[in-house]
Amino acid sequence: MTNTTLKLLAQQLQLSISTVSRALKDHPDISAATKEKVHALANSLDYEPNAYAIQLRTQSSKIFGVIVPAIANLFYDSFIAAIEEESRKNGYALMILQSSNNIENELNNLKIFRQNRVSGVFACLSAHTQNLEVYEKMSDRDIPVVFFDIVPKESKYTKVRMADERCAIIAAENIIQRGAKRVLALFGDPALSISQKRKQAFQQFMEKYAPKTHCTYVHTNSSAEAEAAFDKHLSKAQKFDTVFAMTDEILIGVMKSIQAHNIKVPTEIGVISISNGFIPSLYHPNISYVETSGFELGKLAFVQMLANIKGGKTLSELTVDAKFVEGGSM
Amino acid sequence: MTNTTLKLLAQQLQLSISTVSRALKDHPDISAATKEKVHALANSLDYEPNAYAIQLRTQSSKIFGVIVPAIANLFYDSFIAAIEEESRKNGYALMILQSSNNIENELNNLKIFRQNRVSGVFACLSAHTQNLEVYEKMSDRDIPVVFFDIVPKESKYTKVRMADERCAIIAAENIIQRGAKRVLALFGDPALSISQKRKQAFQQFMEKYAPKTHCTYVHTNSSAEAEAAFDKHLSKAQKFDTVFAMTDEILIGVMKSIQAHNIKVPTEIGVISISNGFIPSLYHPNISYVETSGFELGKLAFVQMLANIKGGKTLSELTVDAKFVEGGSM
DNA sequence: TGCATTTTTGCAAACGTTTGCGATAAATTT
DNA sequence: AAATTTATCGCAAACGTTTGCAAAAATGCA
Repeated sequence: MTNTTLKLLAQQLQLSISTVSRALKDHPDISAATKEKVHALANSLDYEPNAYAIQLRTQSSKIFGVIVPAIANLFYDSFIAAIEEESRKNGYALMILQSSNNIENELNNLKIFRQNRVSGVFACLSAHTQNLEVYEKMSDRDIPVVFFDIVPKESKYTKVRMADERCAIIAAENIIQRGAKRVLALFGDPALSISQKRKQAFQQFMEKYAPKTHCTYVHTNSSAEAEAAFDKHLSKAQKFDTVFAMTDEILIGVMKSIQAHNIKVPTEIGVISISNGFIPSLYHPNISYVETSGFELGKLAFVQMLANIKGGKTLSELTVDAKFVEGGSM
Repeated sequence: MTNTTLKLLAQQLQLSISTVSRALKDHPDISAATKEKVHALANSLDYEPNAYAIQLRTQSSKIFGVIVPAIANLFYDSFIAAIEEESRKNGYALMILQSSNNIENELNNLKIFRQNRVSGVFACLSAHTQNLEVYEKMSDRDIPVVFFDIVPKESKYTKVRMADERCAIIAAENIIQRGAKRVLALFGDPALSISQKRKQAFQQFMEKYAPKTHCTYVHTNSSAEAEAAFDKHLSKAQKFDTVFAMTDEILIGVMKSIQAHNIKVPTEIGVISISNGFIPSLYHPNISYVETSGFELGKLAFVQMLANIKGGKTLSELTVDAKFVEGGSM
């Protein structure tokens, strides 16, 4: 079955294509009577404008590109959910591609975005991306890029991210308030700036406001590593009374060990993490955490994107604030 | 900066647009020398074909649409990850929209897909969609639809789903093998066919092969409900020795109660669920589960889609088989 | 050298829109 | 009644490709 086009409508109505086109979008030049007729036929024939023809003509696509390391991820999927929601409200659709933390994929994805002339892209750098040339290329094409979560350092880019330092500090505050004497603080891949920032902020804060508290810092790259690290420290003579997990992944490892050894939370050990809240809610008692909402970040990113499109360039780094969510683990 | 087009290349090379076009795609009509020159200039000028012009001309878009109830979901995100991966390999990109289980959204999303002339759509029905007219409209437009997970009943549609009955039966088998005497079986929303199928298959199997085993069947609509239901049954005189959770959501509720009451798994109670494996791996011991992989389902769906596009119509219902994954909870 | 082939290239239409501008008809003014 | 304005509408070009067909150039062969 052939799609109905403006031409078809025009023929059937004995009108010109331009008149039909204008009638359909309520152009003042067209009489009410004609509009009526056009709309009627368009409806009955199920006319639907060809987005490609429109984009070709207008040079604007109403599609945003999104690059994430992985869709199957508790943080990114809520981020995506947020911008999807906002996009739909604003008449945009989303094209989502995952980099799998692979630079080659990242390049390919950007290429697809360029070829589809997306109106903008939301990008989360893959873990070890150093060369930002490709993103420059987007700018050359006047395609705005809003970086999120894992963002470049240069200030010339538009970026939104979690308030990483704040998160770590809020966690530290609560740890101090608990009166912790010995804490085990677990962080992620030391190569990632997010790990560095959180660790540094945490450590500085602790040293300044609770110099007597004994802190041990460990970097781990996976749940399993975190579990092993926690296990190892468990067997030592000096027990920890508090554990801090920088990410969900780490928390998961820690909790497995805690369950395995049937350690009581919060009496035998206090637990606090940084999370969007889903994982902490799986345990009993719920784990107390500092909230970093992918959803909120998505909303913010979208605002930035729109500003970028409407008002030309808005270079800035926005962060979404964090708040402490009380579980029962402290 | 203006995008480089075929026309631009043609002008600079003193060639016709058609020659440039053909040269770029290695058409045998073009001499090697010309191809060389064209490619060289195209590279240096960073030529990238305009996908919209191509689609307009060729009437094929290289984009698939995907509708899921929610992206932020452990099952769907792995499904999406799978088709994204396959799509990229095959030169397709994905346009992902979420219905939020809202029929109006579902309609709007399909409209966007039609307007963008997607090459096909992967659709998961929103929970209470009854009217499939919209999907008929896609077929009228020769846009193949592959339904997944929550699929229509009619046999005329192409669909892939989990082997729901098999899943339930495998779970039942293992419960019997464990020598369970009293089991609490928790299922989801009774209005969903997936709940019905699993419950029915489970019940039939139990009654046939373990008539003496006492089974209690409960339907719950959320984690919290599942937790409450489990709590309630805990307080009764007759204790259960095995609990079966139909979904991750339910398992989460059950496990919270189990942790809260410090019940030992598997000695005091056996736990088994249907899942893609992520949630079961969060606990110690790992929960034994029947695997329903969104990833596998995605792969299968993609194969179906490709067959549909290439070879015309392939009406059929394919299911991805389930297998038991041993944790330590039985 | 002349003719038939083969190789290489260009012309032009088409895909479905949008939009500036001009044309026509109707309404208003003088 | 003529002149001017206003309300409607159509023409045609443009967006960047692809592709059937014709044209031109190069080659082969007798």
